[in-house]
Amino acid sequence: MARPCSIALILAVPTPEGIFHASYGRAGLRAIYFPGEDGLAVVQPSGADAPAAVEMWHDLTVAAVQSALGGGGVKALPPLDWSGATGFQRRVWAALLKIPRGEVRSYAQIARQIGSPGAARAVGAACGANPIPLLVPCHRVVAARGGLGGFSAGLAWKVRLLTREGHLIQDQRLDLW
DNA sequence: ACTGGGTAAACAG
DNA sequence: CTGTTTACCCAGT
Repeated sequence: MARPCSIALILAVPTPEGIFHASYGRAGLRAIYFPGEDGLAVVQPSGADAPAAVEMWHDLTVAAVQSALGGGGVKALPPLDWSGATGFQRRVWAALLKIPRGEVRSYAQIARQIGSPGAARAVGAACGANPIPLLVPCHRVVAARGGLGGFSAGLAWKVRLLTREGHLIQDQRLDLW
């Protein structure tokens, strides 16, 4: 499913790991794009062009992304624009935000937590639809039996992030890399 | 280790 | 509405 790429303000997020991009809607941060994702018409307005609110949000986003990449805790997030998401997706993503740095949950645990035991698979689908990976930490959700699950920006990123947060990962698929 | 059925949700038609 | 697809789970071989 394509991520929303309609009318939005897109600003660059420079990091030591490459240039991410952040997309903003009226209500706040709408999506994060990882380095190298194609198909983006990147608009980098001069400072004066961006509304003041977006400038403030973007400052928070940049700080949060850089901190998250360093394995540190994320202190503050800009408001998140989840318009267009289903109720189920919002419940899943809200649950992800409660996972402390350095901990992981299984898809089934998240399902139970939001009151839909047995919806583990649907939780996986909601994670895949998460437009704000890294800050809405879907990389902290793994399969119950030691598997990795997936990651929209690529499993290599998931492994890097988890390793940085102190987890040792083993997954058969990694041998292929 | 492998298999099969169960499961909830989103989506196309 | 039905059929298809999912970043899953668990109890059986």
